[in-house]
Amino acid sequence: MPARRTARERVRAEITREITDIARAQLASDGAAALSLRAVARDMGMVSSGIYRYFASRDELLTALIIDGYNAIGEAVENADAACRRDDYPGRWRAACRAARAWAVAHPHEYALIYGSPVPGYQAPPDTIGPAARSAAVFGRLISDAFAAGGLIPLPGRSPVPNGLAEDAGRLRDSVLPGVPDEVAIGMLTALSGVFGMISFELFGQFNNVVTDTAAYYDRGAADLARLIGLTA
Amino acid sequence: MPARRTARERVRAEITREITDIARAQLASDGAAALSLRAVARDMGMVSSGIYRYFASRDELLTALIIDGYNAIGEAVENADAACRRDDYPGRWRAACRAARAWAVAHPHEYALIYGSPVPGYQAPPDTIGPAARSAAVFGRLISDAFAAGGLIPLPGRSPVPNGLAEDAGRLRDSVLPGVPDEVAIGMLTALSGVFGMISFELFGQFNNVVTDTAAYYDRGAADLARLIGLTA
DNA sequence: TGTACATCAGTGAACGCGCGTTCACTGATGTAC
DNA sequence: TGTACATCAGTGAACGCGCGTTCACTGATGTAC
Repeated sequence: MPARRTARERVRAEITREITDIARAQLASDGAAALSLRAVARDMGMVSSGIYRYFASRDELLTALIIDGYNAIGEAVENADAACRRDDYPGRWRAACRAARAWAVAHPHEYALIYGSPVPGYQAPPDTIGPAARSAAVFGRLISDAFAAGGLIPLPGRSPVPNGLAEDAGRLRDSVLPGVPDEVAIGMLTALSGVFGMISFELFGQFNNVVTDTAAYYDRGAADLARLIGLTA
Repeated sequence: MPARRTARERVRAEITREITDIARAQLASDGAAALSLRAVARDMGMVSSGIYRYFASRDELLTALIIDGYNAIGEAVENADAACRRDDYPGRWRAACRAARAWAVAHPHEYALIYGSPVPGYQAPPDTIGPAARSAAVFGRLISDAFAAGGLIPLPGRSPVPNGLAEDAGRLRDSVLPGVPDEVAIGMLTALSGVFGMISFELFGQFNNVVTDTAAYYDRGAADLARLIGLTA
């Protein structure tokens, strides 16, 4: 039982990565539905059954890609946020939103895989839950920071959050939005739905013939959505 | 050249409808990617090549389903709006939003077909543009009505819409939002992105383990989004 | 350090499947005179 | 009203394709003594 990784283990890790890289490239060019183990094997210069030494099934490979996708967009959003002055909350919001869109535009099929319609017949395993929350966590942290610093101005005349949602708000507070009141927690869900809704509308063609300068529109929309939770540029 | 439809024509229309019905049922149970002409033919009790008397290709059948889907959700939203008092703008907004979600929840795969990731290899023909705008037109009309009646209270302190978006706002005014100012037109895009973003998040699993009472949350989110365009319940 | 055995990666053939689409055909329905 | 011809719906066989997965195998790499 060697503490040091054997040569075999290193090679194995490398080939596993090569398989996911090739799979990601195929995903990028043809979409998730067209992703096939045989095609990946072909590109690897390997016989199709060989892939089964590394992934037990097509679904397992798909899961790896989904996790990678969540991590990639999560990391992009984290980096964008980290590059801002800590107390520039509107700036952090804008940067995080832009990073999410930029990643999605650069990787449309990966975005579709994680935020689009579920792949038919595929059931996401629990391993995907953690990475899935990664980008949301960044938005949550910056809003919590803003709230703690008094940087959120509540919209006037809003009714209190209905009882049925208080529990959900509490869970959000415990996970990604420490310290914020219910209406901020629930408003955050809507703001994020809006952000990803705009990205999906752009990528999935709903804005065709409607919005020309999508980047400019997106900035505007992201700023408007931030107002829902009291964050004003 | 008979003005009256011949028996053949009537039968043809009926069988065409039967084909799309069966296709829609398969779509509902397995998703768009799994939709196959052969399976449809099997369910029709027809040999697979027979379908080609009615649809020139799988894509053409898919197009028919897409158009039907847009029309179905559009009609649902129209009916919901029509059932409200004309001057109850927040009520019309709420009803339209609820109708959109209700339809989506009842027809998740059809919703995914039209608002989810595009089907790989499928290029939507121009015939889908009209029906695609149908539900948006309802939202647009009610917001225009509200504006005309002075029912929209602009959010305070919002910067003017940037120049690059004025043209898009103008096109929106000409098509579905007669008479409203730029920021209402652009805000409408964001509100709608948010509405469909919430629906997509719910249906595509992003709210799993996050929101429990999704109907209650959706109402709240829809109301919050309405504020973006100055519509307050 | 050297040998015997166990582990593991990759091969090649095969199974069984379903798909979209084409094509020549037959029989029934419609049209023109 | 009746006949000759044209149109059309549905058949059945076939083409060519790619897929996921299994299995017995070989040779190379690692492990234990």
